Amino acid sequence: MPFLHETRNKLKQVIQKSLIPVLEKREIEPGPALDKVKLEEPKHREHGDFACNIAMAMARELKAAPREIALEIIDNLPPREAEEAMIDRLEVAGPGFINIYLDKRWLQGVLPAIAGEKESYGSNGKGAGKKVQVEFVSANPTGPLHVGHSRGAVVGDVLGNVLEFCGCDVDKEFYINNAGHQMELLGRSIYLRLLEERGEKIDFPEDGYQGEYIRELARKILAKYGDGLDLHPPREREALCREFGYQELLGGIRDDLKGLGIKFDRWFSERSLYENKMVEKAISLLKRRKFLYEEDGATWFASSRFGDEKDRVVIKSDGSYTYFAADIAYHLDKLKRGYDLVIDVLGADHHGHIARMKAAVEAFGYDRETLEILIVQIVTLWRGEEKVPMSKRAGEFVTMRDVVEEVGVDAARYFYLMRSPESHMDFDLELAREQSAKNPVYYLQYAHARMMSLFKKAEEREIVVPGPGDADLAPLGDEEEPLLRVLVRFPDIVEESYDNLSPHFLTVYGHDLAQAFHAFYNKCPILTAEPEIRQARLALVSGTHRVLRNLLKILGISAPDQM
RNA sequence: GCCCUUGUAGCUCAGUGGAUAGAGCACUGGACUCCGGAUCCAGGUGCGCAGGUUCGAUUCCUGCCAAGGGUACCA
Repeated sequence: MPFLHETRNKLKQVIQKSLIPVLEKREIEPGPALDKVKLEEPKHREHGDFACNIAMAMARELKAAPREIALEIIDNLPPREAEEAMIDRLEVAGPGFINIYLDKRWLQGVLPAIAGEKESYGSNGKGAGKKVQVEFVSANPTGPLHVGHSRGAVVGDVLGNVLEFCGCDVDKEFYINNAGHQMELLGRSIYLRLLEERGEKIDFPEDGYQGEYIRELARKILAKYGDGLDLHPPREREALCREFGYQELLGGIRDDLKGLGIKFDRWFSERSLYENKMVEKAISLLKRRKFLYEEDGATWFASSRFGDEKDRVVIKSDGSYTYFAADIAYHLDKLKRGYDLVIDVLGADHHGHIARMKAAVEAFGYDRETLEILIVQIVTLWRGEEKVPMSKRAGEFVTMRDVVEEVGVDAARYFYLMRSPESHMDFDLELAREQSAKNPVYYLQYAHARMMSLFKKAEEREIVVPGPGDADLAPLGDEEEPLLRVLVRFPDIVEESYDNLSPHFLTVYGHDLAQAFHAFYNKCPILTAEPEIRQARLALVSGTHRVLRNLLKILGISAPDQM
């Protein structure tokens, strides 16, 4: 278990032990009170390395002033344990906090800890033995991915990385919506544009796909088949256009995602659900379990029995399945594959799916908590002061590829990861382009390049660069302290991301880490310092380097040697 | 109407019960004969409104106001 946990546990025990006599004196059962002992890290450095609020939490029950209780606790401190936990001193402060100050050797201990854990420093055992599936993007293959897909894509990808880093066995999966009405519409749209290209007058449907890419696909088909298309019966021509367009667009989607640094373990086809009768089977399973009924010629799933606000149609009155029916089958398949946790990353426009999908999970007899649906809020696109309209149907949209080309993969990923998933986010294209040199991601990467440059210079001067645990750290003083404190926090940040399924804690932390390093770098000469202090500082840089690399790897952002 | 999410500095956003609420951008002034100036240091007005729970609320609960999204036998 990481350094920080160990320290916290030790301190907790010390406080608990000191609390017992206070409770006994007043004849209070210690059990529940001891459980309330928690240690936090104060925001302000002057408030110690750790702080405990137990005196305030117990004030009412003990019928005493918090500060008095705190003083009593401090008086009871067992000397040997305190020594062992490296406690330097304790103070009662503010309304009744017990502030704990540790010996500086404790803080320096983070470097050997990093040396010991290496590329797994920051990880925790929480995911060990857990199988997790993360489904994200899952766009219709009816057009290129637009900028709105990017956010969910990056969040889903990094979420998977975080889970993996913490020991989970993760499958990243893309669900291809390649069946149904939207695909028919795609085929028809392409075919009509094709006719138009050949000079025919057409009546383009209002709900058809409008983008220029549809015409391009039509031209490609013409180039490939020419008049040979007419050898097919009219009905088949649309299908042919549909399949051609589908393959092309799906290929483009794969490429675009690759361009954003995203690789899926599995591409799951909606059609396969029909081909393998999985939709039929899933629906009949619901039927056997008596969760279906017929009304108005349609078949309904009684999802309201599991908390959904209304029941949902699974088979339309024309006999065809709804999209929801296929999605039910897909999720049943996921459940059967034995995942401990199934995560869907969806856009805010799909939030209505949460209740109905969880209802399905429960109807199949699984714990509804097995499915976690993460809603990523909408991105509003701007060009300076002007809002960019986003309509896939109208064909007016900025693609994911455009964004990556304009700002670069690293910046694009970092940008999407900076905000919490539930925040409504503004994305200003002009700003993203203009600021590419000052984009916050460069701040982190520059820190990395600087470290690499230091190591290189050291080599040139025949200075041995110690690993984080390979130097005498005693020379480190107040100037190095803030950086050490940031290194200590990393495992907590990872855990926070893991627990909340929110990658953004990591980018916020990354900024803090880079900031602490840059400040240290400006304040402390390293290679030009006296050998003893030089080696200690190099060990600190080694440790910082390790943490930064671990972080960037999770984020899927490159760590350049030079910029 | 109902449901979900969000209202924090001029702007974009962190802060999921603690002490003095933070960062970036923008603005102003400083810092290297030296390891990379894509850096560092300094400068500040703010938790939408009203109640409630709590020793203690920006954080949890309720109501109101505002913004975005959803509310199909579309996907």
